[in-house]
This record gives sequence, C-alpha cells and structure tokens, in this order.
Amino acid sequence: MALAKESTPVSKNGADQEAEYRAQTRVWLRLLACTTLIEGELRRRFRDEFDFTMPRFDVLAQLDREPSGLVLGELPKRLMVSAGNLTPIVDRLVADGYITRTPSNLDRRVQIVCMTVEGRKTFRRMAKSHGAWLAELLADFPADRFDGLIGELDDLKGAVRDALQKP
Amino acid sequence: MALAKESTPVSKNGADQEAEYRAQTRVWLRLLACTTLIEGELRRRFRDEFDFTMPRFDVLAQLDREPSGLVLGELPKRLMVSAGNLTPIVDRLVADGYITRTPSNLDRRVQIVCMTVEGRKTFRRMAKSHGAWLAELLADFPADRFDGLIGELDDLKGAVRDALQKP
DNA sequence: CCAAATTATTTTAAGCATAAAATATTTCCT
DNA sequence: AGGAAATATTTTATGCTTAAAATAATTTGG
Repeated sequence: MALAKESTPVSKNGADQEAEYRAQTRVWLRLLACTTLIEGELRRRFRDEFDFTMPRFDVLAQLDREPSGLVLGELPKRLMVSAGNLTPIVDRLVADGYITRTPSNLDRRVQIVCMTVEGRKTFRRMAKSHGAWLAELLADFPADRFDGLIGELDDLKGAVRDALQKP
Repeated sequence: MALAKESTPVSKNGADQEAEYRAQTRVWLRLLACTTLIEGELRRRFRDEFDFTMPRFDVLAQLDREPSGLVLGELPKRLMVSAGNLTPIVDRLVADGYITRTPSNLDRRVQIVCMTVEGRKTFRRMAKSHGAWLAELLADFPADRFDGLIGELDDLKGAVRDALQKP
C-alpha cells in the first residue's frame, strides 16, 4: 500500500507547506518583475514617441471596438480600475478631442463615451507602434512557447479569480 | 529537401508575423491581468490589516536581509523605481520608527538606511501574512505546475532584459 | 590647486490610483 | 404620490510614480 507521502495529502506537512510558500512567492515576484519591466518600457515609449500615457491608450483601446460608444460606467469594469480614477482621464481625452461624452436621454445619470474620427486615427497609429514595441521586447522569447505560457497565465488568472470569489 | 515553410525562416511571411504579434499581445495582456489582480488584492489587505502600503513593505523587505543596512542609493536599483520616488517613502518609514537614516562619515553625499528592532518585528509579522495571502490566492493553481511557470517567467524576463540591453 | 565632471539625493510638476464621501438621478415600494 | 434604496458619476484626501531640474559633495584632470 502507498505511503502517506506518496498519496495526495489532505493537509501538507511542514516542509511541503514551506516549499509551496516559496514557490508561490517566487511566481509572484517573477510575475511582478516581468510586468514592471515591460510596463516601464512601454510607458517610456508612449511618452517619448506620442506624449501619451498607457491609461489613456487603454481607454481608447476599449472604445476602438465599440463603434457606437460605451456607457461610461462600463470603462472602470473593463479596465479594472476605480470609477473616480477615470474621471480626469476621460476629461482630458474629451478636451483633446479624442472622445466625446454625451449624457443619455433615457437616464440623465448615464453618459455615453465615443471615439471621434480623430481619436480613431490617433489610436490606430499608436496601436501599430505598441504592437511593434511588444514584438521587439519579446523577440528573444521562443515563439513556440507563447501558447504554453498563455495557457499557464490563463489558468493562473482563473485560479486567482476563483480564490477571490470564495469569501 | 525541406520546403521553406518547414525550415526556420529568416524573415516571416505576413500571416506568421501577424499570428506572432497576436500571441505576443495576448501574453502581455494576461501578464498584466494576473499582476493587476494579485497586486490589487495584496494592496487592499495591506491597507485593511496593517494600514501599510506595498512600496513601504518592499523597502522593509530589502532591508530585512541586510543586518548592517544599505546605502540609500541601492534601494532604487533593487526595487526598480526612481530615486525621487523613494525619498518620501523613506521619510515616512523613518518618521514611523521602522528604519534609521544616517549620513556616512566617509562620503557626506551618501546615507545608510537600516531597519530598527521595531521595524524588523513589524516586518516579520506582515511578511507572514503576505505569504499566507499569496498561498490563499494561488491555492487553486496546481502545485506541480509552479516550477514550470517560474521557468517560463524567468526566461521571459531574461528575453526582455536582453531586448532592452540591445540599443 | 582648482575648475569641471561625476555622483548621491531631494525637489518639483504632472499624472495615475484608491477609498470614501458627496451629488444627482432613477427605481422601488407601499 | 412620495420617501427610501439603488445607481452613476464626481469630488476629496492621500499616496505612488516618473522625469527633469536643483542641490550638495566628491573626484578628476590639467
């Protein structure tokens, strides 16, 4: 018959638990390092090349897929940021002429945001560079391992989401 | 003889290129989503449980491994943040009694930061919770896939670093 | 020796981020 | 109808973050 250590233990012993803690911490630190590294470089290039920021780009990216615009309240959900955060960002995008913000006739609490022609043009130009920058930054990572990594990250995201759902 | 599409192409054709762009963008978006999700939850718990922030915790984490303290200028390098960023964070940690900041006698430009006994005590208490939170958030991800994911992320980080080195 | 370059750190200006409170509007309920 | 709860958005207070300029001390090179 199998020994306890060979079966799937219901509760782990001290050493196993410690080892798993270390592995989890290492995953987190590496995840953070990769993201920080890439994000910093993308932010720098957005700034230098387009005098633009990533949060502004992210808003435009959401609106680019919505020809008829979006209810303002949809943005914080999709971008996973707080609502108050978006107010000044949307303000400035409106002031710069990239998007419009029009109150709904049906519900005066609600506003509809929609990209302008100018906004779409600007976005597409930046999106092209964004893709190229990413390609440049990830060029040394073997192409045949992307799908595997994507799968792992999808599962990780799902696992974290589930864990957050529980309480 | 092998056809062109079966060999390793020097330059990719349009469709391959597009497909790789998409894979790269997907890796980036998932990386960002995982990090944002975990970081947000950790930040929230640091705030709720300890009235503390992650950047402050990160500084203490660096100093915890340095019994004799660190040259202040070492912190921005290790934490991958700008120097100016640390000034107010260090200021507050000093004011709160978690660390000390003493000018070097050899070079009056330089300062040495070092954790206090109180700081170490507080840090260890928080670090314990931090590990447990991470374990909770990652509990649903299969333990036997951590090492593989860590390897992929290490390689990704290396690839990005190399790409940043080039110009 | 001393002026110029370098190095360490802080300050400033602008923007992002959150949580919590405030405001305005609509819906729900009796 | 009319007050209470719910919803959408903004405001406020606080803190992180960067880039660039400023300050201060040291090192270097004639």
